[in-house]
Amino acid sequence: MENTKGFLEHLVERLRTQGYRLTPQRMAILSTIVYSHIHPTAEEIYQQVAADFPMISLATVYKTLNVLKNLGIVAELQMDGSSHYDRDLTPHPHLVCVQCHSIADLPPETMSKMSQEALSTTGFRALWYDIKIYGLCAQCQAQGEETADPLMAPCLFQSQTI
Amino acid sequence: MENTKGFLEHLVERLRTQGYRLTPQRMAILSTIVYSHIHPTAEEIYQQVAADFPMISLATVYKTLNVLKNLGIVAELQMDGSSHYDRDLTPHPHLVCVQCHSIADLPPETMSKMSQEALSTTGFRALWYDIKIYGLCAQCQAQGEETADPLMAPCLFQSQTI
DNA sequence: TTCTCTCAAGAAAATGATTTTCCACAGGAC
DNA sequence: GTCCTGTGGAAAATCATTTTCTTGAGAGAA
Repeated sequence: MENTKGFLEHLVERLRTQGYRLTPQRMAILSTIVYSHIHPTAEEIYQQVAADFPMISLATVYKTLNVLKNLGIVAELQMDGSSHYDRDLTPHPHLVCVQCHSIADLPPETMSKMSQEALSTTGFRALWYDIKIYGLCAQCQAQGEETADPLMAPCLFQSQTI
Repeated sequence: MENTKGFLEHLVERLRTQGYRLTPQRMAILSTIVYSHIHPTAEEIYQQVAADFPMISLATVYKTLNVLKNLGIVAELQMDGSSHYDRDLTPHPHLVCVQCHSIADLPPETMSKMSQEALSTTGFRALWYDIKIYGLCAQCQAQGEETADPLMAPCLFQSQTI
């Protein structure tokens, strides 16, 4: 990541200029997201922040995440039933490993060609997108595929390699 | 749609050969999905089926949808918090209108070029995908955009045209 | 036909992620 | 210091979905 420190300070400044108070809890939540590379869930953020603030409530995490989301400071990424949070607001595709559940990013340019070509005939005006590509990451392929997550079995059932 | 009648019979046959009983409720749920063009939710399917079976329970709808999903007869499509059901199992992108909430399909070919190019360098082995493009459908653009759904505002806030 | 045996439907309770409510408190404005 | 609004935390509420439990219906065996 680029200069994460400066980036964090910039986000903090945005919070303040929008009239929000800068509490220790909010700082902790924001920096957890900014320094994380795993697109954490609310629960994961809560666990991490609770290491420093044992009294923090999950409700506070959710409230703060909604503030950050509505200010356009973090992006929400919905994955089968629960939300993950992404510090990167630029729309970009995600690669989701069905075995280790890792979520990787793909560069945003990947999408632009397709969207222009594909949408030109539909009359649809695209504003943003949500792309998830499910499969096996390089590591999990290397380890062999015999142990695919049974939770993902229903999804795999209906899939063919694309 | 092609010959929907024959298609429905084919699905019914698959249910039977897998050892599932063919109850009136299941027939009604399956045909609701097959004849629908709106990618209905469980609740919408329930409402529709309840017109013929006033005693049906929402739990029955959910149980049946899980059976159909696990047999690979219908596909589940997750949209901000709730599931929609699609009779078309071939992975294909969806166009979601942020104003009228309609969900349209894009042909599957749209994706293939991109996936090959984009993934070739990552080592990721794609199995299937989930693509949603959010924006305004042709009708809503024609009606003017002043009345964008306030519920979608948080999303719009962080978007730029892609 | 009658007796099982299993599957399915329906009602109600349970679940899990998220949101709301309510109250006490803390920081800034006056 | 006093007021005022924003905030954190606990607990209750919500919403979609799943599970549990009980009853009944259908298929097959005797």
